[in-house]
Amino acid sequence: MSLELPRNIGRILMHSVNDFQHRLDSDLRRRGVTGIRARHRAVFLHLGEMRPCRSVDLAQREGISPQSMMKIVHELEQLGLVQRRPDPCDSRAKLLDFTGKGEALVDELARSTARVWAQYAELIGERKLQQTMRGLQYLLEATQVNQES
Amino acid sequence: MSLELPRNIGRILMHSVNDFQHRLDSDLRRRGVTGIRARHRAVFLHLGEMRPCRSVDLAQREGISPQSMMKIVHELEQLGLVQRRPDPCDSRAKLLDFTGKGEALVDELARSTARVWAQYAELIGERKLQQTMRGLQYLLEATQVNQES
DNA sequence: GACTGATAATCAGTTTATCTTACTATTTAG
DNA sequence: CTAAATAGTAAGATAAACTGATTATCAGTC
Repeated sequence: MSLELPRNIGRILMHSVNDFQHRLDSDLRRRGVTGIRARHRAVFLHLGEMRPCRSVDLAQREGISPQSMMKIVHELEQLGLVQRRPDPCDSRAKLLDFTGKGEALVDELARSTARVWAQYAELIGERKLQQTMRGLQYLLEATQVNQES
Repeated sequence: MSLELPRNIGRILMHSVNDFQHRLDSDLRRRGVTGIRARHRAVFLHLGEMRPCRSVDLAQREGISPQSMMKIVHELEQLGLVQRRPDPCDSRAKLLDFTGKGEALVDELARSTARVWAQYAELIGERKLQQTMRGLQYLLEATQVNQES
């Protein structure tokens, strides 16, 4: 059992994220939230922590190219979820922030995520779920520290 | 700290799988293994457990459409890693299996995965890594049992 | 034994997500 | 003040998935 774990780490990780996204999608669809995709959600979470910020900053945090991020941001703007205004400190830049509608969606996403968490907790127990996710978070922090150097 | 965990589960999962794939890619590239992408690797792992089997079976296991799987299998065939032969029991079907070159790559992938595992073990310790991955595996098994019903 | 519905492979077209390259405006450093 | 770096943007390429339609075959029913 323990010997097989290293061999399957890739599949375990990939299927975990797939299952989570599928559950979150289902929950949001049931609540009538449409037109928003997995990539938008990730950007939303980050913008919530960094706002107001520039497109490039978000791209760097997400680990994708500025051009890809711009496309996502543009879509979010067209959906009326995100606003852009000129940065007073740098006339090249534009600062991103939520609109009122965007903030409402952030709350909606948080509630959906909490419900998926609850589904998982029911399957394996709150304690085990927390332990597992904390382990992943710890691993992730460790990799990021090493990458920055 | 514990209150933030449910809110970030999506990001934690997504960045974990990204980091893993990136490390595996780097390791394989260093070993001179090219032309093979993340999706091929997942198919390889499954085929190793199910061979010989049909394209549809793989698609179902991976949770993707038969058409998508067919495309991947076709690529693997052109790379000389996978063979197809008619199924004697069903003339609609074709059975998939590794070629000798394919089997060699399976071993190469296993060694690369083991090295990434070792990197992670160095970052957070073998014990914690095992505990975390076992937790994810347990969660995944629980979700699959519930989906089959 | 012919008819009907399901299944396997395949073809064609589309969407999504990412990248690279290139260009303009602006800021910053020497 | 010029040169390099940076922010946003545009255009086009590639990869990975999807939906829908087509053909061949199978399996069950009348």
